[in-house]
Amino acid sequence: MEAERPPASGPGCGRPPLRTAGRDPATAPVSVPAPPQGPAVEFALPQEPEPRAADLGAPGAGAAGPPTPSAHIPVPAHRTPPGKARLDEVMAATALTSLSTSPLLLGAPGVTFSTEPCLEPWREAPVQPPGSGGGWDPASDQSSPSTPSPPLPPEAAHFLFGESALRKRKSSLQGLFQCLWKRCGKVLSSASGMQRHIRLVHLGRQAELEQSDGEEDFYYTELDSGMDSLTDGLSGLTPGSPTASVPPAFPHLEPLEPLALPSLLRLPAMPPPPVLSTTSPSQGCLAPVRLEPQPTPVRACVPALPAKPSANPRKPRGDAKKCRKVYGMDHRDLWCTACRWKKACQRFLD
DNA sequence: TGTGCCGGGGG
DNA sequence: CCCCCGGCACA
Repeated sequence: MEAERPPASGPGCGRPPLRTAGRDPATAPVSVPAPPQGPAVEFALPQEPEPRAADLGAPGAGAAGPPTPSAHIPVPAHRTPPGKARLDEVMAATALTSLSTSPLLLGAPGVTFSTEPCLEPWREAPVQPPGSGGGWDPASDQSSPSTPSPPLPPEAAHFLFGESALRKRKSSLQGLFQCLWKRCGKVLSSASGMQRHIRLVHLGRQAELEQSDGEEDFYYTELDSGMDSLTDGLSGLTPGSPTASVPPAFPHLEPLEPLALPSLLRLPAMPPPPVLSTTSPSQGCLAPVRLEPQPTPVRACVPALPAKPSANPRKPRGDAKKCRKVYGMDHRDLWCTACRWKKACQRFLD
């Protein structure tokens, strides 16, 4: 700790990193230390929707964000770009396979954080000698050496998608399956039948009858076992509908889609605090695990956000550690801007 | 008493 | 806009 703030050949300006005048925005977060460190702090959290634009603009532009290569399928209406979903699932499947094979295979960087405190790898960083300039951890996460990890981190959320999708497929031995496509709602008794239905009718495929990439999974749900998750969410919104027949949910599918996005975006926001390791190492782990967002579009219909009508306008107060707690008063320059301005923290949102 | 952050003010 | 802070509701 005391190694922090190396000789810093730079200007021997005020030693306390506290509010570094804040005049030059370029170096504001950098404070005095090494140059690579500064940006690392902010960059370490790519998921964090720094510009609120991402927060609000996402729903609209989000879909158009990634230029889907083979985009031509009628799916675009949904928030999961076909191409991406496919890719992610493949990756997820791969990861899962390796996981199920050896749950202790923490070595895998990409998957690491989905198990255990996961912070281990992060905190390693401080080991870096002062020579490298960085005294503090923030820089570490970016340069984490032993991580040949593929571009996964942010995609973490999609992992779960793949997982639940797989799960579903597995358990899809009994019960009914309902198509979640906008105005379809078709119910079949076999998963394979449903997949075929979706593939043919909605996805417009046919040639690849055998190799189902699993994308169909996103568009149908199992009524029997999947019901719990369905009603679970629906109950929150539709207290009136007793049978809670799924169909009524479809019409809303479209209008609500955008709402679903934000809630999804928030997921990746949880694991971001890699730096957090410094303080509470035994927390981060639950984030990735308990997310388990249902891949089914229906889930999206139950953002539970609009459900809250009144109550006090004031937020119940997040229990997540905010910048202040994490970095401490004397690292104010490491706080997210919002925190510095005494606004709602946008780095560790809850 | 410490913390998160709304509402408002100055530049 | 950006930056800051008084003050309140929580914990």
